[in-house]
Amino acid sequence: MSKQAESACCAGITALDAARADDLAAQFKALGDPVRLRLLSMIAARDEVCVCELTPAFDLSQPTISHHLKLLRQAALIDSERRGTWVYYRVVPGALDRLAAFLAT
Amino acid sequence: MSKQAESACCAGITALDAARADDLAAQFKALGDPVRLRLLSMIAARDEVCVCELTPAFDLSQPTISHHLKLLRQAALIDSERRGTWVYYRVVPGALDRLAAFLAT
DNA sequence: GCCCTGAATCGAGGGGTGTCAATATAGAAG
DNA sequence: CTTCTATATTGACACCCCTCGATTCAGGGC
Repeated sequence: MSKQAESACCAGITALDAARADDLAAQFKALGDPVRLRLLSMIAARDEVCVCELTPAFDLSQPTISHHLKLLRQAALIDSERRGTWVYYRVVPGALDRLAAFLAT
Repeated sequence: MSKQAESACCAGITALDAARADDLAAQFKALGDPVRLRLLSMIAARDEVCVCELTPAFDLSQPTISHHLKLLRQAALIDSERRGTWVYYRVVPGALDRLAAFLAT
């Protein structure tokens, strides 16, 4: 949607509009780190996981884990809930399936 | 697999080993950019796409598009073949399905 | 109230990333 | 061989990201 380019030859190729690409890319970007992938995997393995179980599973500082969880949360991949002293994380329902559906196209 | 952490409570949570996480994260990282996502989408929409069709579809310089294609290639998501003056790109068979399968777990 | 623990935020440092203009390379055509 | 076109590479710049130590915030228990 920019230049003189879409001259018949590639009119139909633009399968993904820029807005949706921004949206999806932001979520894939959140998955683009080994630590976050493992965190997500650990959370997805259960209904709910306490941060106190996630943090000691890595050789990283507590603030670093908290930072990665924040990025996953901002990407709308996980959600958190505080209960007393502890905070529990869970996967946002359907979030991963939406990405999987895009890749399977 | 690091600390004193896996004390019964979270022994089974480590669903993803570090090596495989590195592998998958590298591919998701390549998807974590709107331009690359659109490039991949355009390539996946056909069996084969010439660079000369991809470059003019963006408001970006030719070297920038070439750079993004290189990153997608290094992530083993796409493959290229030169035929005469032109270079054609195609999606590596099964690459996207592998990622989709992980997300659908 | 005070302290203790779990988790988030702040600020800084080192490395990585997206973009460009300029240049180099590959192949075809004259 | 020379020239032209299509891609790739290089070098530079601004910006972003991962990590840490230090600090702050939230709740529970004394």
